[in-house]
Amino acid sequence: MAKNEFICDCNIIHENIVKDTMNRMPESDSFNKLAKFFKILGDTTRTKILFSLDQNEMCVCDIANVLGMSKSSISHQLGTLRKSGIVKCRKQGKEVYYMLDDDHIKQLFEVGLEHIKHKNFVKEDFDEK
Amino acid sequence: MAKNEFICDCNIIHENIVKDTMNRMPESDSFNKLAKFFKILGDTTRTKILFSLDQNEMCVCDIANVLGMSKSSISHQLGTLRKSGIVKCRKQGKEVYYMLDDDHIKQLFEVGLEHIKHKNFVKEDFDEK
DNA sequence: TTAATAGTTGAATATATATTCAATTATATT
DNA sequence: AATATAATTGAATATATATTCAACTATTAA
Repeated sequence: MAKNEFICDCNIIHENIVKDTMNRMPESDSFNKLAKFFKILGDTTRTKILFSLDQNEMCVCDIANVLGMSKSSISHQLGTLRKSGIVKCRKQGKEVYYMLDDDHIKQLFEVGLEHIKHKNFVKEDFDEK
Repeated sequence: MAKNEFICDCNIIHENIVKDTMNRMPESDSFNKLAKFFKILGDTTRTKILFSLDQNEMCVCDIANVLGMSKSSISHQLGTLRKSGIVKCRKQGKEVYYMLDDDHIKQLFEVGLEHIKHKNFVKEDFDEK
């Protein structure tokens, strides 16, 4: 295989590994969805909302008070979580009650927290800002 | 508890739930770290890199070719992944070989893909752009 | 020691997105 | 019907960040 078939300016050293890995790669769509899902979990406000809803179903006002944030902000985030199938809601009178709609959330939090526990020593400037 | 102790303009309906949840909330630092970790996984390029490294350790050039992206872009992302303790590397001659440095990645991918599988029906405009 | 190559890095740009604000909708109460 | 409340929504703003580009470092080979 000629050097120029590849995208970058390197002399390929591991042609077989590159080819095999390319063949095994799922279609981009899978990665897009997976990344989108993790991105949803990748926000402090949303992780707090999910932790809260793992304790009890709550109305928007409750969550806003637990987190000390505006109803509008919480509502926007709940919309995001709902559209991605992570929470669901039911309306009762004027209030809207939200609850978890994904069995995997607790599991993901546990694994995520395990990662943090094991990586708690400072990796260079990771914890700095 | 008076209405004004709470942050938002609602009349609190579930005072006990709000108080209990507040008491159970871990410190913000935990949520920051957890969200930061998930955010790292929440990018298509990085999920592709991690999938690739789950197959084989690879040098920067290999990964760039697998993904069809520039070395610079990949190197930036590898730096991000390394600082967050998700990948590690070893240098051999001119090349730098990267490999996974987190036992949880495969597990997280599996759970993430389960979520996607179950939520594959379109949730309103989630899949639109 | 000179040239070539693999990789890194900082700055710039373009894009995405979290929160705020103001306006609006839906429901309940008087 | 009129008012109050819970929640949603769209636009605006501010911030974060992915990729590109150009310059640079480290290592190998000539």
